[in-house]
Amino acid sequence: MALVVDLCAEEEAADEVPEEWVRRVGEICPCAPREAVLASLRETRDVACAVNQLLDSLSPVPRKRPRVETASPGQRGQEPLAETGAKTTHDSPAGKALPGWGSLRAPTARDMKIRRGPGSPLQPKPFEYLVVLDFEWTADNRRPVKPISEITQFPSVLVRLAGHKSTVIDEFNAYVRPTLNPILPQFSIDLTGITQDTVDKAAPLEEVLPQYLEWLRSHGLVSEDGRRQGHWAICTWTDADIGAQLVRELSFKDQRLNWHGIPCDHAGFHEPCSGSERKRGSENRVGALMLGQRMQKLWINPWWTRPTLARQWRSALTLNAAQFAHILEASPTPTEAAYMDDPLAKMTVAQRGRIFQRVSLHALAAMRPKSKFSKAPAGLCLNGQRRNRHQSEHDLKCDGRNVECKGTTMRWDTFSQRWDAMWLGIKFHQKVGSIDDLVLSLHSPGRVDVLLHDLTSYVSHHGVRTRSRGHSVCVNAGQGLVDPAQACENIRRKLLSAGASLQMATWDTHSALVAEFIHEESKSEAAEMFTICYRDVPLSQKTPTSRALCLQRLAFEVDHYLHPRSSLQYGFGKADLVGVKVLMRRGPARARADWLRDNVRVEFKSSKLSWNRANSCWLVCFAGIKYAHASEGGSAAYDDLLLGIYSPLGLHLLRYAGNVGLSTQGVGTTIEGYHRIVVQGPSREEDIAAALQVILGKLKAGGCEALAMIRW
DNA sequence: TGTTATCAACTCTCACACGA
DNA sequence: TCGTGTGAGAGTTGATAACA
Repeated sequence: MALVVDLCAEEEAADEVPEEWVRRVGEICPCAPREAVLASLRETRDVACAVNQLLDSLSPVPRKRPRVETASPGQRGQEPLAETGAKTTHDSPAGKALPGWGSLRAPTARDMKIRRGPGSPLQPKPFEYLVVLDFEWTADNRRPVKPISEITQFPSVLVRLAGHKSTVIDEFNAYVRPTLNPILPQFSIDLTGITQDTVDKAAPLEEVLPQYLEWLRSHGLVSEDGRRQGHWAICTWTDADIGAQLVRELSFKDQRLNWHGIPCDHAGFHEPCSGSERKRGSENRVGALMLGQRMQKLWINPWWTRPTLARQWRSALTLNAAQFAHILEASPTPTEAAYMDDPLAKMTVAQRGRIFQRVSLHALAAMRPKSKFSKAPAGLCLNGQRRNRHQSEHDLKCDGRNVECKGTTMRWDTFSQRWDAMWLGIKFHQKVGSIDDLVLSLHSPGRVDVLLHDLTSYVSHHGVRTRSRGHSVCVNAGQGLVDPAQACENIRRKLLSAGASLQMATWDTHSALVAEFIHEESKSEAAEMFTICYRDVPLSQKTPTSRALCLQRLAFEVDHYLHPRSSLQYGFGKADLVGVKVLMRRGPARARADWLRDNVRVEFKSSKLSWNRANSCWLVCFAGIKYAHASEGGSAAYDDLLLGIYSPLGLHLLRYAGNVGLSTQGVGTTIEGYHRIVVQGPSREEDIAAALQVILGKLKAGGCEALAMIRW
C-alpha cells in the first residue's frame, strides 16, 4: 500500500523529517519501531524530491526549489505520476518495498486533513493579491501565423483579494509592436480591436517586459533582486497566455524573463468563461474582480494547478473540498440520525441483506426445528449461462417449499413525514417456482423483527420494474408518529393484523447472534478494504443512494463553475407523466436528465472505487445508464454524460465519450434499457492511487475528458 | 493468465396519485 | 387529511463466461 507524498518546497528543504509525519505514521502503524519509521520517511521524502525534480523538468515554467536530491536514472523516463504525486512502495527506485511499511494502507481522510485540512499549516493560504493577466496576440483565420504569433497587448489588473470586497488596485497596459510580422492581419484587428497604428507606435516586447517588472516592483510585489514578495500569483484565463504564447515567443526570440520567485506558479484557469466573457474581462475591471473572487472562493492552489503535476489532469480544475462544505457537511437526515448507534446500519446494503437472510433462516429453523433446509438451485441466466449462487430465484428450500427472504430498514419519509418500510423486488408470480413462504426482516433502530408474510397483505406494484424485478410490500407507520420504536410497532401490528402473517422472532441489533453475523461480514476482503481505505473520508458514512445524491450536487456545482455563462436547470423533464396503472409527474428526483445546461441534457453517474475480490482489483461501475435504448427512440436519454469517481483521494469528474467499458446489464437492459460502464484497475494492484491512475488512463484513452477533481 | 463483458441479486431514496 | 399504493430514480456486490 502507499502513503501519499506531496511535499511543499519548505518540506523538501528541511533536513529532518517533520515530527508530524512520524506521529501520523505511528498512529497508522503503531507496531513499527520509531527508527524504522524515520528511515522509511527519509527514503520516501527523497523519492518524492526526485519526483518533484522530474516534474520540474517537464514544466515549461521553472519552479524554485530549495533542495532537490538526485533522481535515479530510471525515473527520468517514467510516465507522470498520479495527480496526487502518490508513490507506492514498490515504485521505489530500488524496486523493493520500503522497510517498516508492510501494514500501511492508502491515506485516510485524517492523513489528508493533516496535509490539507482547514487550519493546517500545509493548507494553502488564500492569496492576498492576484495579478490578472490577459495577452492579446496576432492571429489569422486564413492561415497559421508563421513563424509564431506575437503578443500585441500586455495588460494586467492588480486585485486585492477580500472576498466580495475585493478591489482593483491598479492596472498596467502596454501595447507591443510585433517584429516578426509587423503588419497585423485584418482578422487580428477585428478580433482584438488593436489597430496597426497602435502597434506601430508601441515598443517591442523586450522593452515592455522590464516596464512590466517595474510595475510589479512599484507595488511591492517583487523585490529589487527580482524575487516575489508577499503571497500573490499571476492569474490567467487559460494556460495559453503564459504556458503557450509567452513561453513560445520568448523561446523563439531567445529572450529571458526571470520568472523565478515571481509569478512562476501562475494559476491557469481552465475554460472558466466564454470567449466573449474573457474579452470583456480583459477590457474592464469587473472581469478581473470576478475571476479574482472566484479563485479565492475556490482556494485555487498554484501547486495543485501546476501543469506538470499530472499530465492527465493538467487542464482540469482542482478544487478543495472545503469549498463544498455546505454539501459535504450537511446535517444527517432523520433516518441517519435515528440509526447513528445501530451497528447494522453501518454495514453496506449487500452485507445487510445477507445478514437479513441469515437472521431469517435462524428464525425459520427455530420455528420449524424438524424441517430440512437446503440452498435453492441457482438456475440459468437469460443468456443461458449458470447463475451465481446469490442469483438463485429463491433463497432457501424448506421441505421442498420455496422460501424467499427479504429485508428492509425502516426509514423516515420526509415528503410524507412518517416512517415506513418497503420490501422490494419480490417475484410472487413466476411461471416456475413461485414463492411459497416469504420471510420479511424489519430493521428498526436497535432491533430486527422477522415475520412470515401471508403473500397478500400490502402487496403493490413496483412500476416498470415489476416485470423484471417483481412486486413490493409497502407499509407505513402513520403520519405524525415520530418515535421510531412506536413506528416499528405500528408497522408490525399492521402486518400481523392482516391475519395470516406471523411474528417469528425479534433480536436486538447488539445481541450476540446479530453481532456474530456482523463480525463475519466485516471479515470479507472488500469490507476490510472499505473500512481501512474509506475511514473518515467525506460521505463514506452515507448510504449509497444519499451519497450519490450528494455527489450529484457536487457535480452540478462544478459544472456551473465550468460553464458560468450557461443556464443550468436542475431536473430536466420533471413535469413529464409516467406510469401505467397511475399517471404521475416524474418530479425532480427522477427527471429524465439530471440537469439541463442551456439546451444540453446532462446526466451524471457516480461510482465508488471498490475492491473486487473476484478479480482482485479496484474497479468503478456506473450503473443504470440509459444508453440509446429503443424505448428512448434509439437515442441516449442525455447529450452529455458526466462520470464521477468517488475514492479516498477525492472526486474525479470526467465527461464520458466513446464506449470504453460500456456493457449491458442483463434483464435491466432487455426490459428497462439500462447499460453500465465498468472499468477495472490492474489485477492485484492494491494501491489506490496506482489503480486509480490506470482507471483514469483507460477512460482518457477511450476518449473521456478530465474536467475537475475535488480533493478531500 | 489477465482482462473484459455480462448477469442478477441486494437495498435505499424521493415523489406523487388517488380514494375514503 | 390521511392511508395506501405506485413509480422510478439510485449505487453495491459477487460471480461466471468469453476473450486476448
